Amino acid sequence: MVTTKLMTLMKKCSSVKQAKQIHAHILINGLTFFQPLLIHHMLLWDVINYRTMAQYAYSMLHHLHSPDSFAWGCVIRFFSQKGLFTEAVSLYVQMHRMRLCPTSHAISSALKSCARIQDMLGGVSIHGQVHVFGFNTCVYVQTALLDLYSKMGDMGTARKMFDEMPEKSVVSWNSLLSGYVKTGILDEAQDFFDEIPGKDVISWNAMVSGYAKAGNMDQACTLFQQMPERNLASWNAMITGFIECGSIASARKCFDAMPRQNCVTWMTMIAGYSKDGDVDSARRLFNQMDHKDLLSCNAMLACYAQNSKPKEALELFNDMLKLDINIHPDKVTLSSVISACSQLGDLEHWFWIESHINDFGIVLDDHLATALIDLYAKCGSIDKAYELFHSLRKKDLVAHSAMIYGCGINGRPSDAIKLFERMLADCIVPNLVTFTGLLTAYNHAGLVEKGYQCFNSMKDYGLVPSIDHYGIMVDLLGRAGYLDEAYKLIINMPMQPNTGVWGALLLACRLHNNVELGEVAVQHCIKLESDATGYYSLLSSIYATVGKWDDAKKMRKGMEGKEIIKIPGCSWTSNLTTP
DNA sequence: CTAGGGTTAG
Repeated sequence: MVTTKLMTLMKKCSSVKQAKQIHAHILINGLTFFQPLLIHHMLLWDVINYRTMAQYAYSMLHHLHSPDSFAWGCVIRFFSQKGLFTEAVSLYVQMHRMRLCPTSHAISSALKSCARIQDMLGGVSIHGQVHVFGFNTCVYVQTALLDLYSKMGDMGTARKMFDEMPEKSVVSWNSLLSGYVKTGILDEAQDFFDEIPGKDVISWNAMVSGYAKAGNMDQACTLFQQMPERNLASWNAMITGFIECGSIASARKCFDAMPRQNCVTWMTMIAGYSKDGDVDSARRLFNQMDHKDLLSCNAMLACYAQNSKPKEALELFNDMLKLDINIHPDKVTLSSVISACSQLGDLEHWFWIESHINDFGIVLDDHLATALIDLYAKCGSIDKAYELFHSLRKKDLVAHSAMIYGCGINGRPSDAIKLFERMLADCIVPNLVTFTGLLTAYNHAGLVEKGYQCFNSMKDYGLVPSIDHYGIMVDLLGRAGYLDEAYKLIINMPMQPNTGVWGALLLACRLHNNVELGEVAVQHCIKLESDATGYYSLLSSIYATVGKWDDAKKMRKGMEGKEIIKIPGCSWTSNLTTP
C-alpha cells in the first residue's frame, strides 16, 4: 500500500522540495531500497534549477544505503545531459573506484563528457574498461566511443571502430560523417554521406553545414534544396554559412523565409549583425525575441563589447541580473563584461562582479584570466596582470598579445620585447593584434628606429599592417618630430586614412607647432567627421603659438558660430587624399 | 543513453 503511493509520488517528483519530502518518507519507513528509483525519477524532469537538483542527487548518491550502479548511472547521465561534463567524468571515476560495474548509460554518458571537455586520457582509459565490462557489442557505447575519436580529430581510429562495429545505427554513421566534415575532408565526407543507408535530417544537415562553413554556398544551397525534409537546424546552418561569407543580406532573407525561428536562429543573426558592425539591427532583433535565453543575451552583450559600446554592454548585463528569469551569467557573459569594463577603464565594476562570482557559480579559466590581464593592464595594475599571466595554464597567442599590449601602455618596452621573443621561441605565430601591442610599446617609449623596424618586419610574418598600425606609426614618428616622414607614410598608405591617422598627425603638429601640415591634417579630419570642434581648437592653438593671431581668432570665431571654415592656403591639399 | 544548427578573451 505504502509502496504504490510512493511510486506515484516519485513519478510526479519535479522539484527539489518534493524530492526531499519523498526521501524523508523513504527513510522514515525504512524503504531504502527505493532510493535509486527516486534518483531515477527526480532526474527525469526538466526542472529549471537543475543545478540544485544535480547537487541533491549527488548528495543522495553518497548516502545510499548500499552502492548501486543503476543510481550512479542515472546521475552521470543527468550531469552529461545538462552540460556538467567535468562533474560527470569525476563521478564516473568515483564509481569506478567503488568497484561498481558501470551500466551502459554510465559509460556512454562518461564518454560523451570526455569528448566534450577534450579529455582524451579519460576517454582512452574508459575505452579500456569497455572491453573489461563486455560492452563490445553495445551500439550506444560503441557509438559514443567512435564519436569520441571523431571529435578528437582521430579519424583513423574512428573509422577503424566504425568498420569493426557489428551493429551500426544511423547515429554511428552521422557521428563519423560530422568528424569528416569538421576536419575539413569534404570530399571524403561527401562519399561517406552517399553511402549512408538511411540518411536522416541530421545526415543532410551535417553535409549542408560542412559546405556552408567552407564557404561553398552554391553546393550548400543545392543540397538544401534536395533535402527530403528540413528542420530548424538546416535553416540555421544556411544562415551561418551566409554570415560566414559576409552576405548578411542573404542571411536575413533566409531568416525571413523560414517557417519559424528558434533561439539559435536569433542568436546567429544577432552575432551576424555584430560581425557586420550593425549594432542597431542586432538590438532590434534582440528586442523582438519573446524568450531571451542566456546565449542570445551573451551574443548581444558581445555585440556591444566588440563594437565599442561598453556602457550599453554593462547596462544589458545589469538587466540580465534583474530579469531573474534564470538568466544566470556564465563565463561567456563575463568575458564580454570584462571587455566592457576594460574599455571604460572601470576596475571597480569588476571588483563588484568578483565579489559575486561564487554566487554565479563561475570559476576563473584561462579565457577569463586573459580578459582580466587586459583590464588590469589598462587600469595600470601591471603587476596584477603579470600575476594572472603567470597563473595561466596555457599561454596562447591571445594571452601573449594582451600581456605585450599591457607592457606597452605601462611603459615597459623591454618586457614587451621579452614576451614577444619568448612567444616566438614557443612557436606561437604573432598576428596583427600582437604587433599592435609591440608598436604601442615602442611608441610609448619613443623608440622610433626600433618601432620602424618592427613595423617593417610585419611582412616577414605574412601580415599586412592595418589602419591602426599606421595610426601608431604616425603617432610615433610625429611625436619624435619626424613630421614629414609621418606625412609621407600617410599618403603612401594602401587604404584610405581615417581620423585616427590624421588626428595623430595633427597632434604631432601641435606638439612641434607645424602650421603647414597641421592645416592639411585638419582639412582631412573635418572631411571625415562631423564634429570637428576638437580639431579646430588644436589648429587654433598652433596658430596662437606661432603668432598667427588673426588665423587663431578666425578659428575660434568659426567654432562658436559653427560655420564651415575655410582654412587659409589649403586648396591644394584636397588633391592628396586620392594619390 | 550515442549524432546535427550557436555565444566568449587580446
